[in-house]
Amino acid sequence: MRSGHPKSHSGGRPTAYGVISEKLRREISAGVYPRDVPLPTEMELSKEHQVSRQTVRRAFQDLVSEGLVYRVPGRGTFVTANSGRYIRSTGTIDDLLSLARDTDLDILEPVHEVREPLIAQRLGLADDTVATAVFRRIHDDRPYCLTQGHYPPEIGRKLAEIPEMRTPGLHPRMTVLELIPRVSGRAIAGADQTITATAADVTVAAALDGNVGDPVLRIDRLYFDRAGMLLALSVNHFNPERYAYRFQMKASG
Amino acid sequence: MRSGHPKSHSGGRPTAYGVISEKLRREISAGVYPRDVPLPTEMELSKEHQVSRQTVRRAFQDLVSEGLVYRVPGRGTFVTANSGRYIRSTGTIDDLLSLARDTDLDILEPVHEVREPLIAQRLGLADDTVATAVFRRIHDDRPYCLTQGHYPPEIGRKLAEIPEMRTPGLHPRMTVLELIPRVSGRAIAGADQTITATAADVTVAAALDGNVGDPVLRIDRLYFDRAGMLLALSVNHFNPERYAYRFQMKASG
DNA sequence: CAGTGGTCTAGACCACCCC
DNA sequence: GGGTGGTCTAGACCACTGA
Repeated sequence: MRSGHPKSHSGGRPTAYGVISEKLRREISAGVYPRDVPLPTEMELSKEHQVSRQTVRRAFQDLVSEGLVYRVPGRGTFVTANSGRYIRSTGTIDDLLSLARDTDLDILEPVHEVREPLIAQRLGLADDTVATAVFRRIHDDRPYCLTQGHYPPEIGRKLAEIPEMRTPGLHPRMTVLELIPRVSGRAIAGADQTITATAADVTVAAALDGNVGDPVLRIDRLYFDRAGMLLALSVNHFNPERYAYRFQMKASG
Repeated sequence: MRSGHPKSHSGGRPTAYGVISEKLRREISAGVYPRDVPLPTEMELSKEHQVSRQTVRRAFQDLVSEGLVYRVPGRGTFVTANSGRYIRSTGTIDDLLSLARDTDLDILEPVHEVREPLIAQRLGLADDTVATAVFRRIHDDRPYCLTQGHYPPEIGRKLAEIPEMRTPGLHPRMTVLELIPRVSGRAIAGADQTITATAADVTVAAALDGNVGDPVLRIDRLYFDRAGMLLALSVNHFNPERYAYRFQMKASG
């Protein structure tokens, strides 16, 4: 579930503030701090962990940005209601991945190069050629999403070197999204999303066990790395009877 | 466009880090830092503004979390591609509001109380009674969104005291969302969203100039304050030919 | 090697809240 | 008035980058 929270990116020594925020996360989800019961103060944690107050503040920063707690000057730090009990999908790519890991990948068309000027343009490519793959995601033996994945040819060629990506058919617990960093050497930093509704065409209806004309949820995602380089464009069609997109929106950036 | 960025919540003295981050935002959007040209280092800004390095770091924190820049240890700080030229909708409630301010509100049903056990439950109310209003959003004289707004009775009664909310018909540049904090005394901290696609029923089709059975985008938003108290539930139906929901997703929380 | 950002310390002053 | 979180300082050490 949790990926690499104690800010110690797999291998590095854990940071002091990561240790503190992780301890507080555990206590929060264990229900140690009911409503109106403040968390320990900065001073208390500072003494308890033998660190400076600034380090404790750094730990609280993370908890606030995750929406787990809120802080009131003069009063204290409090757990956000429901944060202990319910799932908090904040709409990050990590969330997408952890959901996808419970599903299976059904490759309909392995990676191949095609000439698609419009797609190439959206990927910021000079040439018309893009690498494309078509696949479905399966949950409980039922397909709920049809995806066309488009990639820069450079990335596409490396994807094609992966045996599973050349093999049509079912690949349990596999996600293309986590292959991108592996083959490109670039970590995904975010994605621009465009969400709309359309009517299912023949292809979509067939792939998702629906009928032509049924409403489907369409989500386009344009992935980029931290420098803004475009890594992939995925066009997803969801069967709304089997999937709803849920996430949490914050008040401001 | 920008709301209250220089962390000086309307009236308070501007903070040092807010001044610095705001200056950098202006320079970034003016294109002062092309790709591969690093922003000033922490040391440079620290000397230039006569502040400590930690204060400069605090300024950079905001820019990073907004996705405007990324930082590489040992190399420097760089502008994210496209961040100067394109709109960055990060999917916050502030973004929702600034978009809605360019549209008009058409009230179909003023606030009134109804018994809706399911809605009341979603709002976490003990009683069955909720306050409800129905309205459309209009852009370029064309309705693109039909909304059922549901509120706790306490908030609904105060909403009903506002003259515009009692008057059916067109109210230019008005948003219900910004009334909520005014009448409830509670700032909206976030919302849980559920997005799906449905077929238009008679009501939705009539309100959005569509036909029965047309695909529509449905977005449910459950708003809460920082303490997790539920403030409103809005059920929105969008005409997909006139609206697509766009926002940016980050890699992790 | 000098320079970068990442972490951390041990102080300080302030506005605000609650008693 | 004592305690809270918000801001800020002036140092320090580290891992990592690039020339």
